[in-house]
Amino acid sequence: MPKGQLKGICFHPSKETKCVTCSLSSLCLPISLNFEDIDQLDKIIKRRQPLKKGEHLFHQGDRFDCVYAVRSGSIKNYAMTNDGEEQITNFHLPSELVGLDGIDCETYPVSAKALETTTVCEIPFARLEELAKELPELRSQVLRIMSRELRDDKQMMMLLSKKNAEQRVATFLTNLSTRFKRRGYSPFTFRLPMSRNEIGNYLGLAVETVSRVFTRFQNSDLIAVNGKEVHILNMDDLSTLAGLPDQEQKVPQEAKLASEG
Amino acid sequence: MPKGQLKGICFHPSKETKCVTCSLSSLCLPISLNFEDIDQLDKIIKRRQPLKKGEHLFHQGDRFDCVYAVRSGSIKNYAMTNDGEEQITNFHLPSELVGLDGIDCETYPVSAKALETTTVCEIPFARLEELAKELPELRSQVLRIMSRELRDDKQMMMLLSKKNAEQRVATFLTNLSTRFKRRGYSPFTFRLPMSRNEIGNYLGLAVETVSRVFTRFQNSDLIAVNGKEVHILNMDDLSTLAGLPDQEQKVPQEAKLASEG
DNA sequence: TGTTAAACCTGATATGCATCAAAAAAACTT
DNA sequence: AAGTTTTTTTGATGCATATCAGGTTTAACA
Repeated sequence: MPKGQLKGICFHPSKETKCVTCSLSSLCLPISLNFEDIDQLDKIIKRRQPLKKGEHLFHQGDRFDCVYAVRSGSIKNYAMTNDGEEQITNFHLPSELVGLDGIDCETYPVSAKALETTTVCEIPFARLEELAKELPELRSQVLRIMSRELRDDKQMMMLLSKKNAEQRVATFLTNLSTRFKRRGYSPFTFRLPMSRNEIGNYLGLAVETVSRVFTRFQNSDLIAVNGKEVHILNMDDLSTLAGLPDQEQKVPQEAKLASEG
Repeated sequence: MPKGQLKGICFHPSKETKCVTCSLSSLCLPISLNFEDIDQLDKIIKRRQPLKKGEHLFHQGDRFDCVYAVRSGSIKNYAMTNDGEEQITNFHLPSELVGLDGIDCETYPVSAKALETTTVCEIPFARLEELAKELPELRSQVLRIMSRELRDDKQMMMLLSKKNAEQRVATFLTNLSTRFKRRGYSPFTFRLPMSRNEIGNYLGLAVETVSRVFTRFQNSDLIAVNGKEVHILNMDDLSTLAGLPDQEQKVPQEAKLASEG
């Protein structure tokens, strides 16, 4: 058993977590790797001290050298527009990779900031590429993850160019719900890690509009909101509003693995 | 010389083009590959019959098996929204790769259609992955291309969520201009391969709005338009309107190669 | 624990762009 | 070349959402 290979670092509980024992491994980079391969991946990963709310993982313009997997908490990506305004480009939940859009850059094209207390796994990109030489499965997993992000981005573009305020917020909520569910949390009851302001910024809406839509959804018994606590009361109608067909398609790599295994 | 290896297919002139002799190779997949490696890549690539305007390269839902490099002409990617409306997610010019967002799917998530007579290089993805085992440079080039597309998508998201109609059209025009320039065409005079309708669809605007902005730009001597022919008369002001800093950053892989070579 | 700041909500007003309508121009068709 | 369709342009109107302004609640922090 791989855990037997650990030597004398058990007095640092936060440091001893390994990919093999991580509950997120089936969603994260190690998908479809065997035990030995995961172990190799493990060796290049550093577990960093938790980030406190508001702390940066990296700043736009910092030298690119690592990608990060969120272990707990959440991260927002944002850039500064020419007129000094913040523009949020992504929210990242546990198991998701941060920093992939900097791969062909000298520097990170966006900043990454913790929305709450957050722990991440740091993956030096040069070493990941090294390791990918040996591990074809790791290689395709990186491609798959990036491809998925490309598809998510196109979905976001559709949201921004075709959907109205209610559809945007509904899409946002059902999307979060799906992601929480896949991570083992309730899809019906969760806490928003971001402010209304950040939701609006991300969805291309004014804060006031987000707030109003929340109220309207609450009045029509789609959801119950208390601050950042959200209960989804009528998932069907919310999904319909969001435009389900675009929303959450089958997760291909998981489906594939299941049918092939 | 690689060309000597050809056997009896010289009576199909369009088939004999190879990556080594292709003028686009410095922008396309072969970047940073040496001659022998390019030759290997070449062997897995099929040159297809030209597509006529309106013909499909693939349809949303078709089995994913190839990515394509545009050789001449142009391609649009589009998906159908839940209410049956078309949503254009991308335009592709020569040297650009089409289909990367299907890598982790069984099927293509969007359709690809020729905007004009268009030739493409067909790259079976399974064979590309095979070859990538041997060629680290090819591997990182695929990653770089995908990473760049991720960044472009984030830019598009910013455009859609923060820019007004004039800024969107200005961004669109300067972006096209830059891409034409890099391909050896004039950055100031070019022919739009897409209709006003398609521009509007892509930019999240009504056709009428696109038309009006074109007229306004013409009245303020930023551009001169005649149907699909565009002349950029005042690139500085147009770029300023577009929000230059976001617009076109340095091209990292080219800069890197130059400084390392 | 009290004080201050930040986040959130609600209403009133303004506006940029969509929509509707229709003419003009361009692009196909035969 | 004449007729037909499609694309583009222009004008008039309406609406969804931004913006402005105020009050309220929640969180931060000393």
